[in-house]
Amino acid sequence: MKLISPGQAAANTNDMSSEAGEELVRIGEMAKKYGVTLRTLRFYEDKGLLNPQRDGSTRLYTRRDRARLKLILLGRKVGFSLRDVKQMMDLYDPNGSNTKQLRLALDKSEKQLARLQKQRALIDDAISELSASMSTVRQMLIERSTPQASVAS
Amino acid sequence: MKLISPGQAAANTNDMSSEAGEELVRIGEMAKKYGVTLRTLRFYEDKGLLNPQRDGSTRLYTRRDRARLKLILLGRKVGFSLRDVKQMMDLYDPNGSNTKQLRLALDKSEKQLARLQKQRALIDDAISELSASMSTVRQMLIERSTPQASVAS
DNA sequence: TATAGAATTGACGTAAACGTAAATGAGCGG
DNA sequence: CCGCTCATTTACGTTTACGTCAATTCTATA
Repeated sequence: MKLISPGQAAANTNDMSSEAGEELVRIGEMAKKYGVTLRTLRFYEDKGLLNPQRDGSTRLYTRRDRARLKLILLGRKVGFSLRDVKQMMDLYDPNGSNTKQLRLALDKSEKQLARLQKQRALIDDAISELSASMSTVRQMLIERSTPQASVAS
Repeated sequence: MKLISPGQAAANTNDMSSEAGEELVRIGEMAKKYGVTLRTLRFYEDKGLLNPQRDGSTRLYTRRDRARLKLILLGRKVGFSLRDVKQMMDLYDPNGSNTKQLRLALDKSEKQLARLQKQRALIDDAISELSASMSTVRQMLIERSTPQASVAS
């Protein structure tokens, strides 16, 4: 039942390329390659974002899976939820023009961009307020002669 | 033992300002005044951030509680956790110089400021990447809509 | 073949800040 | 005295992205 016959398996941890052009990778390598944990990969699978083949119960990731993982990580980096990423990836059709997928991605991207800009504005705001109150606190520490000071809003 | 005598309490829902100088406020007014929900106020109390008086089971908020709530909301705005806010407020001593409180606040503020700046950098990064991939997607959409031949326009 | 090291599934935990539901009570107008 | 509304308490649910065991099987190598 195994794709790799016991006698053929020569290398120890790195059993690279039983057949030419396949490049099947197990979960440990996959994790190291992309800087995620095993748990994360299983989690993504559980959420329907990845679909590695199985050799028995062992997950084997193809380059398709690697491409998907790259997309997932990019999506996460720019702040998409896994749900969004899945929704966009589920629209992928290797035999079509993928216009719908691209449109959806663009639409979500525009909204996400807006969110990010809003967030940045909030953070800038917070930085200002925090800096201001820090100045106040510093002042209060300097003027320890006058006890009571009120907090302005 | 009630601060507001039963005879004084006239209006049903809106019992505004019965006596001068006291300004005891119930949870509903408090919530409206500061734009939070009833649940939030009870939650803060549960976490030890607020300690309103009780008239029976009814919460009555003094201006001290209002000052504390203002601080909480400011803290949240600049990104402190409720735990941090509590820790800082718990150090408040009306009869002391509060040097320790101020030092702690300043310390936490510096760290929070660093976090905020790091966050802003991440967001800027995300915005760049997102913008880039949006350009790519737009290009792909253009190429799909123009059948093969034409290139520049 | 024994055994160490991978990998598997499943269940439970975490953080933050509440939301929501259920059951109960208390006061007031009519 | 009935119902209405507001309030309270308690407990469980939500969201997101995993972390952390635990028990167990699988695999590879000496």
